[in-house]
Amino acid sequence: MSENIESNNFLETIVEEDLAAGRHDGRLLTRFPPEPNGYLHIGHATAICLNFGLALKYGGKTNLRFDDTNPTTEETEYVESILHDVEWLGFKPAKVLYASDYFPQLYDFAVDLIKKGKAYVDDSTPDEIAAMKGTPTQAGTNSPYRERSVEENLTLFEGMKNGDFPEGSRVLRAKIDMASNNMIMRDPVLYRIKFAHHHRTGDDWCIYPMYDMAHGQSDSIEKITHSICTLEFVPHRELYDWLIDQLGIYPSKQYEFARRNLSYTVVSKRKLLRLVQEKLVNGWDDPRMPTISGMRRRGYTAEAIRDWAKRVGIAKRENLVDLGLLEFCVREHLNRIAIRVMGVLDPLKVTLTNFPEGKTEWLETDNNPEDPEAGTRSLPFNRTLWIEKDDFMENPPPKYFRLSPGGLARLKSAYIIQCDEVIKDDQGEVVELKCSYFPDSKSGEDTSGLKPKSTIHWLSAERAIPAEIRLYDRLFTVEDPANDDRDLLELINPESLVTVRQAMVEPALQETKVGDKYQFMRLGYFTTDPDSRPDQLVFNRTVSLKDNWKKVSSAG
RNA sequence: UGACCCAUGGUGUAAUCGGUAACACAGCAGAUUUUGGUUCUGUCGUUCAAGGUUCGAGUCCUUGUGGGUCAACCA
Repeated sequence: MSENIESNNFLETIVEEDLAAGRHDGRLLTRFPPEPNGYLHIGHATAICLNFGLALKYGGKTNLRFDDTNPTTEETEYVESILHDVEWLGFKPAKVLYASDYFPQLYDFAVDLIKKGKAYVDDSTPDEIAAMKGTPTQAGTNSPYRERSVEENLTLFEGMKNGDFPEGSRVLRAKIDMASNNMIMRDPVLYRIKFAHHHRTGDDWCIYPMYDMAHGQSDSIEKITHSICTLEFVPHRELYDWLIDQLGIYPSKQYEFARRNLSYTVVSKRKLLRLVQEKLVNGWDDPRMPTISGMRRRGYTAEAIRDWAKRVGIAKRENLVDLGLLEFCVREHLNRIAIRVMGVLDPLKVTLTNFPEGKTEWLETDNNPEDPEAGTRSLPFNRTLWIEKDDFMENPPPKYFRLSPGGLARLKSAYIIQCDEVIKDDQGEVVELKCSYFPDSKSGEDTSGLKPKSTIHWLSAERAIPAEIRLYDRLFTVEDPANDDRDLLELINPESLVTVRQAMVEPALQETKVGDKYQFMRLGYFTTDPDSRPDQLVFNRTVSLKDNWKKVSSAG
């Protein structure tokens, strides 16, 4: 056992107490209950990590249950993507279940409530029901249908099931208390009529249970011990417990946590949909999207996302987590696993005047200095090279370490060069550097005694291959776009995607596969995009490297 | 003019029975470095307010203040 004291979050404390007290027969069974009506996003990821993580920590299990009780919004396509995303995140559900499988049992539960005088069929219109609800500060009023007999309710409810009544004409409501301080308890609707095709049950049903009549009951049927949901369900807990109590079924318990908000992003389905529909991004898996598929395409790893969820922790207060922490987790993981390669975003030609024309020298370099197991590979070195335009300045400020006229720089894993001459075009743009290299300064066997202040990346101009590189940055310019009065459109970061079409990369990258992880040295972490083809490589910047120079130079 | 939930460094989260307020990220300073990356060292900075209980309060009590949630035949 390690001796670092891992502190518990409030849910872990509850679980430990329940386990110690022998509640639920010492079992722990959680569930992740997505509605299959959209793509999973970072918020779902935290809920997944929470539910599966809790079970993993205490020897319990987790069910994946699709909360598919609203046929008009749900589709099989979403089921598939959710299944894939959960698996990708690294979790295996004990069982994959569907609330719709419980429709017969849920119907029986409703009949039971009617028989107990705890539910009634209401013929009021939606508007009338809303009006009778009252307001948070004003009690509601009883429906004129509230005192129907059990027999009449039974007959009407069966008629609802049989399709005898038009959609929206009647609902089944719980008979609780129209004066309750908790609006949820003012005779909530339990069942509604919908002549809609369900993605799994087809046309078997024309009545569907509402969330409150389905969720807790599904938990109970599965004998879920800890049903964990977000804060907005706190007022529902009273109804959750009431229904389980009235029905006399397994006492699952609901606990609520504050969902984690990420700075510079939105997760509301409406806003995400708008980004896609108005083509502000290129689809649900655009690397700027906070969807799991987007983050995957961006190059974030499941391990980094899980690490992030763990570091952020869980509590019950409102929060806005700094995107920087997620980026830290991504960098930390990628630093361990990413192969170091060289790529040049903005090539500047360098000619080594004292290197033989037509000669290629092969130089060894580490694939990953953080991981000796990663091995080495060879880089071709020639008379003409590409370096990054940013790595040369004609009139450098004092703290600039890179190449300048007459100055030295080390080419990573190669030789030290000196800039002898600057060639410009008619506009005065620097287009080429004439340099000399020091043959006795080869990496690993340097006897030159020279001490250049910096090491820069480079490519053989003869062997480098072209590539498209997509530089991604945060999608929004403000920390909390969800709570900004301005239109979403005004908050979009115009530089959230900068496409570099004329980049060059080293020849080894010809063999790259979609999803491979790289560190382009001194530039950032990159991954191969699904759009990539052998004759047109495409790389996405996952996240840049920390950049101290940017700080120093902009500070002036 | 209701009920419920919440309040700890810049951010997020701990402090188990009431017993020295800490961890991570960010920031700052330095060391190392063939990536201005990584790594290492140091450092800055925290209990919403007022009362009360107590030898002792982030923790318990009271009253405020501030933020959030609730009036879908959505989940």
